[in-house]
Amino acid sequence: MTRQPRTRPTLEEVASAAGVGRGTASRVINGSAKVSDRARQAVESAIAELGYVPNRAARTLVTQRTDAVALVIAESEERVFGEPFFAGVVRGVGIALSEAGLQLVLLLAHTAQRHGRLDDYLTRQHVDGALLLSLHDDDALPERIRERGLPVVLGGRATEDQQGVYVDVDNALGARLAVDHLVHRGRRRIAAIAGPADMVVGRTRHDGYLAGLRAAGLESDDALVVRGDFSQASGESGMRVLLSRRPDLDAVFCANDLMAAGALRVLREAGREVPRDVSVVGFDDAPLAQSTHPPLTTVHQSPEQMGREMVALLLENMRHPDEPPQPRLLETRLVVRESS
Amino acid sequence: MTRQPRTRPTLEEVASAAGVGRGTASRVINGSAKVSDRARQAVESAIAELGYVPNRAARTLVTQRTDAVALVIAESEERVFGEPFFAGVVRGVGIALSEAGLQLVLLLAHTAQRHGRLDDYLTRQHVDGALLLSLHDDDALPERIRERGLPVVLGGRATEDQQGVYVDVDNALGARLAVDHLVHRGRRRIAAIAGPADMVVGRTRHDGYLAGLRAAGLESDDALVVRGDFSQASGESGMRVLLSRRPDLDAVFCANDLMAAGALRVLREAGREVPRDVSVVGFDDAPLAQSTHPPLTTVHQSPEQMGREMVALLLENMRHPDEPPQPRLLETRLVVRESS
DNA sequence: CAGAGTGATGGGAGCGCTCCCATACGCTGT
DNA sequence: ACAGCGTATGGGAGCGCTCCCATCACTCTG
Repeated sequence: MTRQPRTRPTLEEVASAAGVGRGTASRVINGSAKVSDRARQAVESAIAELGYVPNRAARTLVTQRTDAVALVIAESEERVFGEPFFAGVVRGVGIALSEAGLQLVLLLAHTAQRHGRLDDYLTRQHVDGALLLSLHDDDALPERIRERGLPVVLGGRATEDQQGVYVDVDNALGARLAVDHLVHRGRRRIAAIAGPADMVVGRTRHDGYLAGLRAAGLESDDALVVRGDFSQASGESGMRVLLSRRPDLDAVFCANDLMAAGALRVLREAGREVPRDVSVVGFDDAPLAQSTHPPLTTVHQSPEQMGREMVALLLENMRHPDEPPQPRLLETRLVVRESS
Repeated sequence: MTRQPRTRPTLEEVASAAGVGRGTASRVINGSAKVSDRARQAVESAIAELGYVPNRAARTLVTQRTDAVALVIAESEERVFGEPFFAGVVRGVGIALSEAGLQLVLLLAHTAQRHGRLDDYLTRQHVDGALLLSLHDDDALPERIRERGLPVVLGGRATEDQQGVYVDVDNALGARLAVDHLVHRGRRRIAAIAGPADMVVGRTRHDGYLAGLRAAGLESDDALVVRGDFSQASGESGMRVLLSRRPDLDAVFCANDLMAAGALRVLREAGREVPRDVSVVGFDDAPLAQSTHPPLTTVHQSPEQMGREMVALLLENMRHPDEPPQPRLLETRLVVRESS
């Protein structure tokens, strides 16, 4: 191990050490073009010997590429770091990018002020593309970024009629699976603790629930539906409301696992046995679904896969900027545990 | 708003639009040196008009600075995203860096493979400095990075006799505060659910506990001490062990809030009333400390402040590479709620 | 009024790389 | 043996910026 010299070797030095020209050395490093075996080997051993590492700034300056991609999560640190979903996506994105030799830059931007900086950052030719996660209905960010000519892929649609490139979970179908399962279990009075009406996930999962009822020939009943905000507390209070309105309910579909956990707790307190008296199904297959009492039947989605797919679409879009790739809807599947 | 031209304006263009030379324009942008008011204003309005943004790659190429700093968290995505502590640090770091005009690059590196990439990344002149968080005892990463001449600041010491620049919470003193408080409340048989013995936080908090007992003239008793792994489950099982060994205990100091939450739960199940029969104190002042039953008395630390301090030390170290700044120990304070 | 200083200014040099063109080299075919 | 072609090769140009030096226009002093 030679001590690193204070100044890193340059391409020029590598080339002369290998007895070739700068051009040839560059060709070897970039793998491309025709280079004789002799030259290639000479350059490669010179690189190894000198411990040469290309200067990224110099390369970026001429190629106009940065080999970095931003993952923007439009939430506060608290939410991002509290939600296992994000962990999965980040991991998926991280893995896929590193396979492609790209660098991940993670940006959290919730406040408006940060949003400004963000715009700036994304424009300043720091990244070759952007992945956006958890946008809110009214967010014009993707539009602005796209205008500046930067490829963008969204994770989760911001609106139903989303244009642009996105990856989303097939929430409607997932919810449908859950309801079908409950019907199959012989349940007839299937309640729902839905998500917020101003979020697409909330709406599409609810649509799936309604579709499931319809398919089974069951009537939907407003008394059987409450809305929560995806928090455990809202699941608890929602469940209490449902029990008071319709004590005869025999199943509950919850738009996420956290609310389902709350529902389970209230049901237990109310003396209803799960699943004997009431079946409960959640959505997400979050880690906590395995540690509820009883373990929760839930619709599985894979945030990690979402991350990977987002990267795949982004890469495609970066390669062919003119023909943006088709959006992807990810499959879900039902994981049956003991709550149904 | 003029439509962005396909190619961004260069300094040269700004200069000629302002009727000055390239050098003067550069001086204005970098705020430095003597520039006449007339020139400054001309350049500034040209910048505004053309929507000029400096090309970072070009600047980096010549200055050898990147204006970016890496925050390396040596944990899996799951742990990072499950621990509110990290959220706080990330926020603190983010705020402090953005105030300094530096870019934050967040790197998660737990696997060895990723570690290799990381080395590579940090060496490749991508960042001007590195902040390392949550290192494990045997990690040689800081050493390797420092060797390559990159300023490094650690968050939390990896070993007691840590050399180098670090910011840490004064865990020993914090634990001491907790025990003093319990003593003050008249408690005499003060148990401890300690953290893992192979982590510095675990050890130093335990040292503080022992020091507190000593100061109060109480004997330490191994039967009053169990070790957990900072998880809620380990707090529960630890509490059960303690109750079986020493049913007469009248207080428990837990090395973090999560274990304290577990202890509270077990105590309730065992019919002990908190704080009448047993006082409980945690450590961290995590959000959950406010929602336990009863709300948890705990030692407050500020991850956000830790993040800020880390940045401050790094900046100092970057400015004066020869005289590394003194490590910082952050204060803690006791937050008294209803569990004691 | 000349000489010395002071401060703003313009622009050359060069950071390390990729791109590309001109060149040299090695073949083949006649 | 030589034209003709294809292919590996060397190196100039230039990416956009900062650094620095020479220059110029003034002002101040003796």
